[in-house]
Amino acid sequence: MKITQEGDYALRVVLFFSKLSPGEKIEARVMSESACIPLRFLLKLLRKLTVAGILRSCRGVGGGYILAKSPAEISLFDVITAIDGPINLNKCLYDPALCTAAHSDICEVHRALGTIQDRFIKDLQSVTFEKIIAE
Amino acid sequence: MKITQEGDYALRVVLFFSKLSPGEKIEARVMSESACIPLRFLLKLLRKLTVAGILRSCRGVGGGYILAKSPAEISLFDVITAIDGPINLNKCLYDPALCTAAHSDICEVHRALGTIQDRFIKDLQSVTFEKIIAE
DNA sequence: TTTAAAATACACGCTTTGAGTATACTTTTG
DNA sequence: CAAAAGTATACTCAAAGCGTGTATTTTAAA
Repeated sequence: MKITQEGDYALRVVLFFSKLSPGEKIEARVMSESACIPLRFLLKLLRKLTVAGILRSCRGVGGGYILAKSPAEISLFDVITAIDGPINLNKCLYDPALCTAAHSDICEVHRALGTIQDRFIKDLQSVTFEKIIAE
Repeated sequence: MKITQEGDYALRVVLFFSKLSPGEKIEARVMSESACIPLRFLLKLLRKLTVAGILRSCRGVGGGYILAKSPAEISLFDVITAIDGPINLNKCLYDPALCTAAHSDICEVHRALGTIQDRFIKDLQSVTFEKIIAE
């Protein structure tokens, strides 16, 4: 029940970008050194953030990454799911068939978990990087 | 970011006990068959619930397990942490030294996560098995 | 007092996931 | 064209998740 190391790195990365002047471009190498994240590992992570539409990448000489949105439009939820995939407290919540197909009426518990999960997700969505850097 | 299979089994187990008449005793073998949980695995899991004070075990012939508390006193939180250990969205939240010792001011993010985690835990604590079986 | 049914302890094996590394390739500016 | 960036793919290593096996201890009942 925790965020992965990669997810934690990603939060650090997006926080870093959020503090730059809007539109400022940074190369992975620089990011790697200033945030203490292994370069190779960072590159894969940046790719995920790019695919998720959080960053934009520029290839070639003088390339790098810039924020694709304003910090106000990026939430903790966006970053975490971009890296670690969708949040599902248990399998049943992501595919109810797994539960009903299975012998038991455990779904009473899963329903309760679902409610809690919904609130958890909303909480993560409510915290944007704009709010975080404003504190 | 999910509950383990073992944790899910445990929820099923406690739900099962909660539906019995108070003080009713069940052997692991019976539990294993009716809930479709591998016996060997179940035994370890039951041990954890016993150590956590959720179940009481009786050894020897005619032994088995009974609830150590009423369903009203057992929450989703109790069961999940008994099996999967404490909930910590990231390492920093369980040992702040890990974060401050580390080069970055990422803790702004971690503070936000901490708030969300607190609410998440409260939510899990608020759902007792009495409530679940009442629905 | 022996026997059998239960829980307990400990240790092993397999598979998946997390974390990070290596190599080769493509794009783009100068 | 050369060099500096990002991209793609595949690999290694360690830890965790999930489950199994064997031997031991406790205890009710015959």
